[in-house]
Amino acid sequence: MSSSTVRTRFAPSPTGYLHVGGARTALFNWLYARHCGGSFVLRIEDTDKTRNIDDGIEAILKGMRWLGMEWDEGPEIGGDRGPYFQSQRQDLYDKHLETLQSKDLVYTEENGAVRFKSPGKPVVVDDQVCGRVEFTRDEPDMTIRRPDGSYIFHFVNVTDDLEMGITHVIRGEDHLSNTPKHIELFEALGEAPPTYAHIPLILNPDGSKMSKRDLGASVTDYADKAYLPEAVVNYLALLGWSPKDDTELLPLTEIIERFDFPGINKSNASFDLVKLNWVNGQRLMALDESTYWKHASAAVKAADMDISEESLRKILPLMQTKVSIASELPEKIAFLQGNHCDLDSKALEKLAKDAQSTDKLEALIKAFEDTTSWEEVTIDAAIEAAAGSLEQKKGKLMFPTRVAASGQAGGPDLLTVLVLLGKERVLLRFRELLAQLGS
RNA sequence: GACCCGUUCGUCCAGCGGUUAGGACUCCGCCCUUUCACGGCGGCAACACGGGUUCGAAUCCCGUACGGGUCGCCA
Repeated sequence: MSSSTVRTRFAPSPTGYLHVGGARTALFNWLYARHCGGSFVLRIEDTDKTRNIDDGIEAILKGMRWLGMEWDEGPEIGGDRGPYFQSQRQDLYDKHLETLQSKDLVYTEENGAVRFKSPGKPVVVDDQVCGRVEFTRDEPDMTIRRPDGSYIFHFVNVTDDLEMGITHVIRGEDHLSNTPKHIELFEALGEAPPTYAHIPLILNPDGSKMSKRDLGASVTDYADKAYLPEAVVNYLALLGWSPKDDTELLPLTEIIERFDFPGINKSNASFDLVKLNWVNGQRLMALDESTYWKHASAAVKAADMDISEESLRKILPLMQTKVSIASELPEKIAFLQGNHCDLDSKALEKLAKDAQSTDKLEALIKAFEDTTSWEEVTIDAAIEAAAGSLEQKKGKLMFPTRVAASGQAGGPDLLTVLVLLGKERVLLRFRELLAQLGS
């Protein structure tokens, strides 16, 4: 069994932050390894020193860990097929180059660059996603080593996959056309190539290829914006893979259990932030009380707000079904701070359209002034009384009350809000709104 | 330009010869709710085009168009 154990890898180059395309590729490799009970290897392809950035490696490791994709072998973990940085594997590359030299399969140019002699025969790629694809080989011989002695991607990639015992190469479809080269190299080295699976690419909403600089491209951004990693993973898994029934919200264990090549489709997909937000909202709602509190309070603390712990304990739980990302929280509960609150322009507009708005606000003010205590029941009774004095249904007063108290058209339970605000602040805000409507 | 891959609602997926072409997001309506959400119900909306094959094609074949990719001493 050990000889057939699945080994997959993710091999990013540290040229920027981990982006969603790379994360999705990593995820598919990780999922497949976990699905099969195999190993997932992380290898850093840092052969091009000019393109590496200082904290590129750190950003990748951090992003991977945030998403929950722990690697079995690789940086900071080790393993017996290391080192896991290409910059430290020069000896291995030299060794394999010697193999090719001994077989007379390479030649050196005047400037010292080394090229591989392509057999020139058609190569068939039997891809797990794309099916059988045949390529004729009439391209120029590929360079595998630069004049300065450093090696080129195709060669190191193949050498490493071979040395690391990678059994399944799952990568972006942009590599499909490179695969014949890789297969030629494997064969030249006397080894059988791994199984390939080329997965569709992730595109921008406008159909262009998503790259590092595009909106929503950096995994770090999602971490910073307090997305739930499991939601991002869930969404990413669904981009190009389907469990085939109509399930969309899947726990990670189920994704692992059901993930397999037949479920991967062939066409590119555009990244839809709105749907990611929905997935996040669904998972946020599904969180148990204490886990939700952890995320919600962290998001609020990060915003450095002037709201008491006691108030947060009351208001935050009410917000669980009202935001899709925890980072939306600070803005939504900002009205609890200070005496005044900003008025949402649309809410104000809607209020201004109702000719009775001022009457309603005046009646409410009077009813609130008459209250002897400020609790949910008494406030509720006051609103009821105001409604009665206007011969209106209580429901008709809720919107004006909400806008006056919070400045917003929607939000958490109104009575809770009014209690938290306190009678003084509520009356102050009602009078302010009344004055504004009058002008 | 050559070669390769792809093409089902605006978007993500289902469909793998016979379906009123299904689900999800978004948007709109209704219900629930004292309000706001959640939830429920309903609606709008798609098989790129042209030829075949077949009794029958979204499904198979061939072309065209469009999109993407590769052809680096980038990875």
